Formats: sequence, structure tokens, C-alpha cells
Amino acid sequence: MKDSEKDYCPLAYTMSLIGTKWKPLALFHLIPGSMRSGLLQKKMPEISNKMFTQTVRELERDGLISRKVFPVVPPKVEYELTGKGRSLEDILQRLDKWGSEQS
Amino acid sequence: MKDSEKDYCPLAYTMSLIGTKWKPLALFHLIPGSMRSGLLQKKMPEISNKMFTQTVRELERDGLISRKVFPVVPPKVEYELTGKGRSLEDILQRLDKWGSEQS
DNA sequence: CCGTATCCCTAATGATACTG
DNA sequence: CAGTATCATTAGGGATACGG
Repeated sequence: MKDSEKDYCPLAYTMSLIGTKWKPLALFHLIPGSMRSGLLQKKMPEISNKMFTQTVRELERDGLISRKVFPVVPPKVEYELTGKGRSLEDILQRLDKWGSEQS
Repeated sequence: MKDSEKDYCPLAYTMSLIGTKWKPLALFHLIPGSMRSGLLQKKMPEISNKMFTQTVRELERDGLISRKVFPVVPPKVEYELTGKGRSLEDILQRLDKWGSEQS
């Protein structure tokens, strides 16, 4: 999104980073700590392989999570919230809590 | 979304209600109080006519805003946050604040 | 195990014109 | 002023197969 839009309304900028079906969920699952790629994907049973990769790639690109590759066989990859990602923890918790409180 | 998914993760349910480009923005602009349809749309200069109508319709359907029609000419319509919508105020403020704090 | 590449389909969004 | 209808476009998403 353009900077002009961000200045116009920061909320729109926030949503451009996490306003999708899967991103908040992925971030939420990473709150307890770093997690292997396969396990994180298992936490979102209905996500397709393609969307999972796309989701974590964009979250990494936007600096919300970090990706760590272990040079072992079989391959091992872990994802973890960055400082920027952790700064969303409270908001994610509130969004989750709000959902649980609705009829 | 299915109830099973909601139970699985309330966050997903929340995002199904407000996890779009325009919905959080519309709700945010209504925080100060009720607003005429035309003015609300002006607050989101880049939204198309079609998307604006769709956005407010869905927010109304989901009980987050109310729609009040005044029987006058020219037509006058006002939108306002419902109790359920107001319960999101704090979260919306935080999302906006988070966006403003990013580089 | 992890990720990419490809193909395909549907849903989301935009532009324009029109009605009460 | 507010909203609808239509058409055209694009982005989102899923299935499958393959590669490091």
C-alpha cells in the first residue's frame, strides 16, 4: 500500500499486513513459541499447501515472523515471531477473545 | 463459517466478520458517532460504490452497525455502531495505533 | 520434510450506467 | 442522495505433481 494511504489511516496499513484469512491464525499459533513448518501447517488443517507457503512468505517479507532453516536431513524449518510480530500478540489475543464472546 | 471452526479458533470467526480491506475502516470511522451514508463513503475515497454498499450491508447483517432510513427527499441514510460493533472499538483503536507505530 | 510449479476455477473487486 | 444492475477484470484459492 502507498504511504499516503498509511498516513491517511494507519488501520488500513495494519489490515494490509494481517487482514487475510490465514495470517492472523498463523501468528496466533506462533505466540507460544517457535514451531516447525509442518506442525504450524497442521494447526491450520484447512489451509492448502500453496496458501500456507504464501502466507508464511508474506509474513516473513513483512517482518512479522522469521524463518530458520536447519541444514539437516530430512529438512527442518522453524518459524518464530519477530519483535514486530510479538507486538501484535495482545491484539491477536483480543481478537480471539472477542470471537469467543459472540453468540 | 461453520460453528466447528469457530470453536476451533474464535480468532478465525472474528476475522470472518471484519477481516477485509474495508470493514475495519468503516467501523473505525463510525466510532465518533452515527454518520450519513455519503459522508462515510467520502471517508474511504478509494472504495467503489459497489464495495461500499456491500460492506455496509454485511456489517449490518452481522449486527455490527445499524442502518436508519429517513423518509425525506432527497433520501437520507445514517449508519451507526451497534452494541456489538462498539465492543470492537478498543480493538480497532489498537489496530490503528499499531499501524501508526510501524516504520 | 519442505517447498515450488502448474493448471484451473471461483470469488472478489472495479467501472459504468441507471433507478427510486 | 442512495442504491442497484451489469459487464469485465483480477486476485484468491485448491489440486496435483515434481524437485532440493
